[in-house]
Amino acid sequence: MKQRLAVIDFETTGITPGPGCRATEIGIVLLEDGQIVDRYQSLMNAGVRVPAMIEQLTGISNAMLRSAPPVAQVMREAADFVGSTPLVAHNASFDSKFWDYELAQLGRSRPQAFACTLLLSRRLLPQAPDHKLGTLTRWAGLPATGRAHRALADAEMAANLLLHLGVTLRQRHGRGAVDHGLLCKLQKVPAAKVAQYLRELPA
DNA sequence: TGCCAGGCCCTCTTTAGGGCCTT
Repeated sequence: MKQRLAVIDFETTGITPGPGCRATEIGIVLLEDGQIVDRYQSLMNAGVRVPAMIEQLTGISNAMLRSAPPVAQVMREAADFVGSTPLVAHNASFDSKFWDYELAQLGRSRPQAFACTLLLSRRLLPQAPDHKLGTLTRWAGLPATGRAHRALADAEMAANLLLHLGVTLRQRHGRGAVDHGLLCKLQKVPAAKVAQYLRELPA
């Protein structure tokens, strides 16, 4: 059976989802057995203004969103694209809040768990200078994927980081990497106890 | 008007505080 994972990234108008703070763009990368096999990306218009600071950060302007498809249409397509495929994001506590909020506007809910490349990289790459997605990408020598802080480029960066974490797991601990269940368990293990946890995993 | 997150992790900790990370 093929191991599929959906790596997602949102651009938004702020930090906490709500009536005045919505998603503006989503990028999704589908991985199958360690290869990118499909992508989804769209801007979305939720009828909220993009603050100047966010426009500067992402390059996503109010003018771009005026001509973007409605948020409900985009989120329906995104949710259908992902289906029940296990999810991954960098700092998943952020993207999962927006994923859940936007799905709730459609009367839908999320059936699957999120794995988090931020939590995993803190455990498996503690020697990195920091654990920002861009820093980890440069530090690990991973490919440039486009403009940072655009959804598909960031989702591809996170996907490449996930694959790198898999290589790290195999090299250092003799464990296969992209088993979503293992990743979800590993990201909850206290950082100081990760080595012990991996040693004690059944072969 | 003024306010503005929250989970994780470390340590000069646990009766707490502050930095990290996402936009």
